[in-house]
Formats: sequence, C-alpha cells, structure tokens
Amino acid sequence: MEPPQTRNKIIAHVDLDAFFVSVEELLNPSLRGKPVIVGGDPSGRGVVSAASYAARKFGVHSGMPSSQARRLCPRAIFLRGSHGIYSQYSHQVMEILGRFTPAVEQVSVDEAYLDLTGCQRLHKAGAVEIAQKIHHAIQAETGLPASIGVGAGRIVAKIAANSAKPNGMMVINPGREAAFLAPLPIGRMPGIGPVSQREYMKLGIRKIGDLSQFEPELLRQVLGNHGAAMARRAKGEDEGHVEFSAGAEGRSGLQSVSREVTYSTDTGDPERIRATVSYLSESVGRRVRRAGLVFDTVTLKLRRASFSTVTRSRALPKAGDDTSVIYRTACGMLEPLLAGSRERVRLVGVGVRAMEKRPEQMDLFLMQREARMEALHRSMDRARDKYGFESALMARSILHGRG
DNA sequence: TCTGGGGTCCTAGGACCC
DNA sequence: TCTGGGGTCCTAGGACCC
Repeated sequence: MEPPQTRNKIIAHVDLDAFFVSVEELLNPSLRGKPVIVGGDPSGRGVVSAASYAARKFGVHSGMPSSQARRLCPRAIFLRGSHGIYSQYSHQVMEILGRFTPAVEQVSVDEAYLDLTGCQRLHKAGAVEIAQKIHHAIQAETGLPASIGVGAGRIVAKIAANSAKPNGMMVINPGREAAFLAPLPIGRMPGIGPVSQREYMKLGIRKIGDLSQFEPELLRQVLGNHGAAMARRAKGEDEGHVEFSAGAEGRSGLQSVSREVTYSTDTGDPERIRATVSYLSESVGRRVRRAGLVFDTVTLKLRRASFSTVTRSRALPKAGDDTSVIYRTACGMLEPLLAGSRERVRLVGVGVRAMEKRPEQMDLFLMQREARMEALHRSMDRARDKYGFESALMARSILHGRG
C-alpha cells in the first residue's frame, strides 16, 4: 500500500529570511538592525512586501497596508524595493542549491525544495551535514540569511524551516513527523489560511495534532477534499515529490498570465478605464508572445470602491496570441459592467488562461488575416525590448497614464 | 484606516450531449 | 407527460501562497 520510495525520502526546504529586506541590508549595511520595510508607499495604497525583524516587533508583517505599518512603527524606513536586484540574488542562491543536487524545485524568488535522497553517498556526508553545507554556502557566497528544514516530506520540511527562522536549521528525523507537528496550531499548516482556520476551530480542531486524530474520509464529508488532504498531512503522510525546475524562465507549465492595477484614487471615468484595459491588454499580450504561448480565454476583473470584486471571462473560438483579441474581448465584457453600476472603480485587471505552446505554424487563414496586426505588435515588442514597455503603446492606451 | 500584484487550485451550477 | 444520469465545457467566485 505504502509507496516504498516515500519512506526514506529526504526533502529539504530552503527559505531566505526577510529576503527583500536582507538584500537591502547588503546594499546598505547601515540599515542593519533597524526597522526596515520594503513595500508600497505608506501614504498611498501600497502593502508591505517584507519587514525586517526589528519592524516585526511592532506587529508589522507582509501583506499589511503600508499606511497601517507606518502607524504601528512610525520610525520605520520604507523602501520601494529593487526587484531586478532581488532576482539576481535569487538566481545566485538557486545556482548554489543546484550544486548540491539536480533535484531543485524553485517555488518562489526566495524558496526552494531539494530532494537530498541519495545525495549522502555523492557528498560523503549525512543529510544534516549537507544541509549545513548549503546553509554555509548561501551565507558565505551571498551574505544572505536563510533557514533550512529537513524531513521526509515537503510539508514537514517547510514547517521545520519556518520553525528554524531566522537563520537556522531544523531536522525532523524519520518517524518523528507526527510528534513534531502535533503541538503546532493548525494555522501553521500550509494550505490552512484564516478562513478555513475558523472552520477547523468550529470542529474543535486547534492544533495539527487534533487534525491528525480525524479519519481523512470523515473530514472529507465535512470539509471536502481539502479537509481530507489536510488530515493526511497532519499525520505526516505527505508526498515527498520534488519537481525538477527547468531553466531560469521556469517551466512553461504556466497556466495564466495577468496584469492588474489599482488606481491611486478611485475613478468613475469610463474613458480612463478603457484606456487602462488597453494598456493591460498590451502588457499581457507581450508577455504571452515573449513566452511563445497562446491563450484561449480572456478574463476581465474590476474591483469597485467598496472593494467588491467581479470577474468576467470569455472562452475564445480559437487560441491565439494577439493583443487586439485580448483588448476587444475585455472591452466587450467591460461595457455591461460599467453600464450596470455607477460605483467608482478601484482596480482593473486583464488576464488570459489555458496556455499552450504556440504551434509551429498557426492556421494559415488566420495568419494572413491577422498578419498585419501581429507584425505591428511584434515590432512594438521589439521597441519595448530596447526602450522599455512604455515606449510603444497603442494610442488608446496613452490615456491610462494621464491624471 | 483600510486592504498590491502575480499566481495556483478548487467548487459549483448550468448548458449541452450521448 | 413528469422526475434518468454521467461526462465535459464554460463561467463566477473564493481560498490560499509568496
């Protein structure tokens, strides 16, 4: 019943501590030890992307509105962030991880899973020593603090890494998974957020150990498949599968591409909203073409002043990668929404879905008919590669930037 | 005093088809 | 002339993650 290879997997989870802030401290050492917050403008509508541990002492955490963070910690140093530089450091760390095992699965800029099973022989060291070497290499070569968790599965490794923060390491020996997890509050389980946490609380489930007492099938009846999966995780039964990452561009298992913007103040101007849709359509189209993909569904998203959010999506008769299709489809969905409500608009988003590799030769008829538009968009893409995205915009997008 | 932006996955109802 | 029923696609919304 039990898959034989699951038993003695060794999975490591590597997580960079307060990543954006740590990079800023490398660039400017005088920031060390101070309350530093990387994120949006505290006098605008931004949120916190990363907070130093000194700032966290004031209750600041990522995702919090920057304005609130400033009230909690008025002396905090707010930085907008240098995302290009973060990417460089991220690549450097991933390159280091790749020297220890080819089985590296990058899950975000600052996190990766490693499958260390069978690496002991290669490195003539135990899993613990290998993890220590990784920790040391990251510190020595980049100066960045990282935390590492090691265990028989992904979940255990991830929670162990979180428990080891900051700049620590925790190893959960085989067979000790359930005992390690049991005393932790259920909110520590990846996949259980604030909403489902309340559902579990109603059932008297407060700790991961409480969750592990439930038969997965019983929990399925009450909380669906998600509940059953969480119950299995709580018992420490967890697939130790690590997916190999492709190159730096990531594997193209990309499911969707989207862009959205929040206005600095809500707008009721339909012309401005249409211009934003045009701008976002161009940006999405460009990224799709750059990735060599096609889409078959377009989605429009509006968030109103009251923060209520609506989405509309439309399947296309044929997959493609044309910006004007995104724009026309999105506008077709926009108009009824604008007509149906007088409430001002806070956010506009445009996205596409169901990505596949662009076929070698697209349908001939389609190509002839749309060749001109495509050629136009591709030459605009080239201009943008040279001079930046804003350098080439359709006239209808220009208004987006105004006011 | 409010609540970013980029994603993933899941659910659920209705249409449509066999 | 009653209420089958399963599979798949489409659409809307929501939870969650970093």
